[in-house]
Amino acid sequence: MEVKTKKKRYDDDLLELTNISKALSHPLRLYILKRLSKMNACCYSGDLVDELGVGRSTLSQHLKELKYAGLIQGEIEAPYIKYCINRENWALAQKLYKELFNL
Amino acid sequence: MEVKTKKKRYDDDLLELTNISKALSHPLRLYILKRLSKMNACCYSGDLVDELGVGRSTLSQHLKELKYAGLIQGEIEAPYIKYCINRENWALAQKLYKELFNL
DNA sequence: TTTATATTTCGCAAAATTACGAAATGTTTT
DNA sequence: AAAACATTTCGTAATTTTGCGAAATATAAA
Repeated sequence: MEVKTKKKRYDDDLLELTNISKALSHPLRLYILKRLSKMNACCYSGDLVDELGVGRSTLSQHLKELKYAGLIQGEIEAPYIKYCINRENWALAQKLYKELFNL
Repeated sequence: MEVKTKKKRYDDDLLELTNISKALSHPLRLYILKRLSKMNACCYSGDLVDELGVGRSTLSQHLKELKYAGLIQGEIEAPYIKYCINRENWALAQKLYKELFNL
């Protein structure tokens, strides 16, 4: 009798790296990360709207995804929200890519 | 009068890195890449079907995407096709992530 | 040359991603 | 308190991704 093979279970590091990669897989999000990852850089949502020429709600959605992936964090600086890299998780991402590429 | 701001044009390196990241953003594809990136490792489609418990056509689709992204290459070794890392483009990916993380 | 094997392509349906305007939320300024 | 400003949430439509069985392609073995 044919045995329907069971689906592979992936380990946590691999799943984490797929999530991070998904976060990096849109030009707008990657642009933001590159911009913020520079030494001590932060920015406001409004700045990026002008810089990128994208709808406010669209940008907000992408920022939310980056936040959800843990790569950035927002700090309220009323009436703005200041976004910066989440250094802890950025270092984790760095580690995972390093492992992938044997750096 | 309101000026509808122009959409940002992204540079080639950034777009290339988004494409590579997209290729890495699925557990099955990342698993394959991790497996193949080990020293001199190659594999056949059939091996992976058993190992991953996924439909043949599904796997084929993912291999196609990895090929399209330039990260792997297939060599005919009848009746099989032997898949390996495309070392040249793998090195490029490595370089781009290195730049992103200032490694 | 028929049969078996390895893989891909096709067609399709379900799910996820993307973009954006309108409306909502919350804060500051007047 | 009202008006102005920054940002997010909601609703929605278009597009892309994903998964898989059936059929097609191509080669090897009998």
